[in-house]
Amino acid sequence: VRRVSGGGTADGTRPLRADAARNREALLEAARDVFAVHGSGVGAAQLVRDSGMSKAALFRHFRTKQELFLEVLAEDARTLGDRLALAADLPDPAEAFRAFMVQGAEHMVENRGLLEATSGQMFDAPRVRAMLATVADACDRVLERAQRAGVAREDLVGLDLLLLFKAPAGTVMYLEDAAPQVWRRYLDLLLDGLRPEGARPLGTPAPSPAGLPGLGATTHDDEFWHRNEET
Amino acid sequence: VRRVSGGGTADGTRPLRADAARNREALLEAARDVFAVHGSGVGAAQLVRDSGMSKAALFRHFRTKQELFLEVLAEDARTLGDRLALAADLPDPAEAFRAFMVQGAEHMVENRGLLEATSGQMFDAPRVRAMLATVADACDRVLERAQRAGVAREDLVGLDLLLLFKAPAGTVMYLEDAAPQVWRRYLDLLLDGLRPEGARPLGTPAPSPAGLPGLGATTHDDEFWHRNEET
DNA sequence: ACCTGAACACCGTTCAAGT
DNA sequence: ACCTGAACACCGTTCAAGT
Repeated sequence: VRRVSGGGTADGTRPLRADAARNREALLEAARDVFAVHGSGVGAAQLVRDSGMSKAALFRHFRTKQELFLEVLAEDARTLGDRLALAADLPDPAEAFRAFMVQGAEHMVENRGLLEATSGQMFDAPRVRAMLATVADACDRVLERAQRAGVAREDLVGLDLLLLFKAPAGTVMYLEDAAPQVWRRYLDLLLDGLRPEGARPLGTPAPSPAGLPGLGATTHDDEFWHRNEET
Repeated sequence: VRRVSGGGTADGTRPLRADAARNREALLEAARDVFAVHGSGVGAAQLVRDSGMSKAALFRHFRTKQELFLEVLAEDARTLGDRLALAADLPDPAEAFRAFMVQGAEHMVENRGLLEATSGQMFDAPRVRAMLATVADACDRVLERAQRAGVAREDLVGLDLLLLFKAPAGTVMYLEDAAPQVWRRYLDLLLDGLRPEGARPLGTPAPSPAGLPGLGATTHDDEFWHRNEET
C-alpha cells in the first residue's frame, strides 16, 4: 500500500498487462465522449457506465477523476496541435492565418473540456501548460508569416493568438442550440480587428511568455489540486 | 411539510421578521464575497462561515445553494445595468460606445459569478435570462447612436454587444495574476473590429433576440436544475 | 496483477427538537 | 417563526477479498 514516486502513466513504469491496457483504453474511450459533452463535472458513475468497468477500476488506472480528465485533455491538445499545424502551413499567409484562428476557435467551441481547462484554476496543472507551450510555437510561426505579408497588424505577438482562441467560444454558450454557429460571426469581427487596416494603438502591452510560469513543461507533477479552504 | 407554489422570495409573501431579515442579509452579504472570489463551487460551510449562521439556516432562506447564487447574481446584474446605463448616456457617441463595452467586459472580468452564469447550463435559469433582457435594451440604444455617428459598423445588432462582453474576459484566466489587465488589450483589438473602417462582410447572420426563448422574463420559476442523467 | 462490492468520508439538504 | 445539531443521501475515493 505504498505509493511509488512515478505515479503510473508514461514514466518508466512497466507496460500494462494486455487486458488491463484494454480496460484502461475503454475507460479513456468512454471518458472522451462523456467529458466532451457534459464537461468535467460528470459523476464517476457516468464515466464508467459505457466502459463496462467498475468505479473502483477507474481509480486504479487514474489516481483521481481530475487526472483522467487531464489525460483526455492531453490527447485533445495533441489533436488541436495537429489541426493547427496543418492550417499554419497553407501556402497563402493570409489564408493560413485565418484558417489557424478558425481551427483554434472551433476546437474550443467543440470541446467543452479544453474550454474548462483554460478557465481558471485548472490551468495551473503543469500538463495543461505543457500542452499549450507546444501550440505557442505554432502561433509564432503563422503570425510572423502573416505580418511579413502585411495581413496581420504589427503589434501582435504569438501568445495573443493563443489567448484569443477562447474569445469566440464564450459567445456560443449564450445561444447553444439556438444558433450554434454564432461564434463564427464573432471570430470574423475579431479577425477584422487583427488586420493592419484601421488598427489603433493598443493601450495594454502584450503578455510575455515569461508571464506563464509553466510554459516549457518545467514542473514535475500535479500538486496543484488544492482549493483555498479554511480561514 | 407542504411546499407552497410561490416559493418564498419577492412574491406576495409576507415580510420577514426583523431578525430573520437581518440574518438573510448576513447570508447574502457573505455569499457575495465568497462567490465573487471562489465561484459557484464553494461549499455551503464556506458560505456560512462569515455570516455566523448555521448551514441549516442557509437552506431555510434559500431553497438551494444555486438559488442563493442566483440571488447574488440578480443583484450583480442590477449593478451591471447601472454601470452600462451610465456609460451609454455619455454625450459623445463614440465615447459612449467604447465606455459601454469597457464596462461590460470589465464586469465580466471582475465577476466570476456572472461569467459562470453565462457559461453553459446555468444560463437557462429564467432569472438570469430576465437580467440580460434588461441589458439588451441598453445595447440597442448605444449601438444605434454609434452607428448613426458612423463609429460602429452597420452589420451589428444590439445583441452582439451583449454576447461580446464575455469575449475578453475569457483571456484573463490564462494569466490571472501574471497580467490581470490583458483583457483590455483584447478588448481594444475587438473594438478595432467593430468599427466601420476595414470591415469585411460577416459570414454568419446576427442572432435574433427571438432565439433566446426566455428573453422578456416569461417563464415562471426554476425547474431548470436537472442534468441529463441515466441512459 | 487486476478486478470488484462493500465501506468510508465529505457535502448538500432535510428533520426533529428547541426558543 | 426561526434557529440549530444530528441525521440522510449522494458521490469521490479506498480497502479487503476474490481471480
